[in-house]
Amino acid sequence: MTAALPALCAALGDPTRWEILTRLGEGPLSASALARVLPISRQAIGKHLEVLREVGLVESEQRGREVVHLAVGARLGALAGELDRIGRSWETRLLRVKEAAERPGPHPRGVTG
Amino acid sequence: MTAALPALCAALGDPTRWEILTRLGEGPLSASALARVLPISRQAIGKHLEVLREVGLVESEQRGREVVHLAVGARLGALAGELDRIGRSWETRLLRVKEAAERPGPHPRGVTG
DNA sequence: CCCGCATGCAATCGTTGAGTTGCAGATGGA
DNA sequence: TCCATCTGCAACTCAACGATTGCATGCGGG
Repeated sequence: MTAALPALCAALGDPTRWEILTRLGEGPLSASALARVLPISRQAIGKHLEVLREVGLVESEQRGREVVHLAVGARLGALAGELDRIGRSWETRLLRVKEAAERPGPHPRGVTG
Repeated sequence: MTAALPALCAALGDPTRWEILTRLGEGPLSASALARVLPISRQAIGKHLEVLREVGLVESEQRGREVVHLAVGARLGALAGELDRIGRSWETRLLRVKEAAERPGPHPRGVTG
């Protein structure tokens, strides 16, 4: 789950997929229905949906003849939690650095050499 | 800021950039220092750093002869907040759908046709 | 002063990814 | 039954991206 961070972000890195996700966040839609609204072909949308489904951001359900797709908020929430945790750890490290910089003491000049 | 969501996620969508960010989260490093640790060339790292700097995930500082880079946790935290908000909105919509599905009433059969 | 190291820019290469078209199968409704 | 529509798979094009090499520059230290 944690290891899938780059894949999850990559899936969210495409503007068209955000467009799709936004529509699927308002309500369940089929690939054909999305193709009627978006300026790209149904096949292209199908590929995007496959990417989104593989990372768990979209779930699909057979509904009669057609397949409707749905945006999954839980996965996005989990991602948000991970990113927040990581961001906080970076900030903590920043605090340590600032603290060391402002504390009087020997200059770290040439430490790496 | 909100409009830069796909760009921000795209920057986080590459495993190598996560590798770089992880190192820069532990402490400030120069491009050459990163190149000594990572299995790719300094130039490749430079390009990644440029991408990360453009979306605000990394800040750079001239330190004598070299330029050290630093991971910025605040930007990641802001992104996390956005994603969490969006995810929650999707879940809310889901609740509405379930509610409607479990409430007795006229079948929505053929509504879209 | 001169050497070494760190940086920046440019050209190139292979791969991945987004998007398209075409076609065949399956299914629901008139 | 017949038709319209929705789906899935395959092949193809084109641009973007990750990564490389090569070269020129600039600054610090011995």
